[in-house]
Amino acid sequence: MQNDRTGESLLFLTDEQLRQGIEAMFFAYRGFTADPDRILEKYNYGRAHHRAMHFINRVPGTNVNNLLKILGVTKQSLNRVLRTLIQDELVTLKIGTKDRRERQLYLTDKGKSLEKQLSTAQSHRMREAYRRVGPDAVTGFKQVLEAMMDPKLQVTYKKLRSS
Amino acid sequence: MQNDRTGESLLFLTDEQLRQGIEAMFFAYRGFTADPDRILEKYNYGRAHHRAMHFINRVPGTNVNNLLKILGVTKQSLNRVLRTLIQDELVTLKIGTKDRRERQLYLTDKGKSLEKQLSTAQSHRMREAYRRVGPDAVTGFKQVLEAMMDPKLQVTYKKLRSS
DNA sequence: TTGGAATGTCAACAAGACTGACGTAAAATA
DNA sequence: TATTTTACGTCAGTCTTGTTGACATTCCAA
Repeated sequence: MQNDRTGESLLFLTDEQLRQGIEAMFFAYRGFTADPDRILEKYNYGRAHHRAMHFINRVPGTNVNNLLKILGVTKQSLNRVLRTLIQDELVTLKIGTKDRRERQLYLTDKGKSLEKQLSTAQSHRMREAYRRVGPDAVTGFKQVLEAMMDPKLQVTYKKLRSS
Repeated sequence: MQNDRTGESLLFLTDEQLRQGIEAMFFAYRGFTADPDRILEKYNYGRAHHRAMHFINRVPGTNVNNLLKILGVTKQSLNRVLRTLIQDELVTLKIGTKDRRERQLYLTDKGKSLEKQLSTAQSHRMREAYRRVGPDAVTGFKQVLEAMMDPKLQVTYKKLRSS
């Protein structure tokens, strides 16, 4: 309601600005997932499979517990996805060397190939967006996203960056 | 692989930069929905209810078809959500005056109250993120998100901005 | 007056999340 | 060494939210 123009620092924090940000996130996330979704459909996989493959590719040899923390789902939910990925030979397990209870997860060549296909499609849209808006906007984009994460996930995100 | 440093404009478009953006979107979206989700749970509603209420509040009197275009779901899916919202007296229908087949959707006072609660929670996190990173980053954030949308949704998004 | 558009509704189904319970193997610890 | 804890898998059941397909109603417009 009130448009408080007492200071520059408050000027952009109107309800309208916040609402726009909310709607931008909603519409952009649809675009963000649209391209991989189309590919996944052809193979009868879903977003859950994509996410698992993405992070197994990102952290090869990760154990199940670590992947669960990253994905934020239950082990039953992840297990269903992993089972099909292992059956279809996109993912392989290796018994942990130090701790033999652990399963280390890896993408097979077949898995790497599909993951590449998916990430290429997803990156393509992001690359185009980045190119159109320029480097400074991209910096801002990442800063806001990082600030919006739950603290624990922010730590996870940063760990992935530096690995 | 190749780190092409021939021009400033290409410097930031590495695979690593793109991957970071993808992961940032993934983790940030979790934060984005976390707070409203907690509130919705108490009322036994889901994200679908939130989205419907958000846009009915945003475009009071919208008809179902328009809402379907914004939300990008089937009428059957939306109908299920609308039915419960109407039963629970959070949303009311009004027969269209010009075209009596159309149902115009409005939030009741009760609906407005819950919507306010949800948007306050969601805005709070966004406000904090905005505050931490500053206005320039916010501008970049919105620019990238807008550039990532499907063209049709970009139009929808812009229409909402100017309404 | 008839075709098509807008809407609602029923049924069936699937993905993907959840909880709870239970089992097994291995590691850690008392 | 015996017990407890951890890591993982699995079975069963439930919920939300999405899907298709079929069909009825209402009613605008040609």
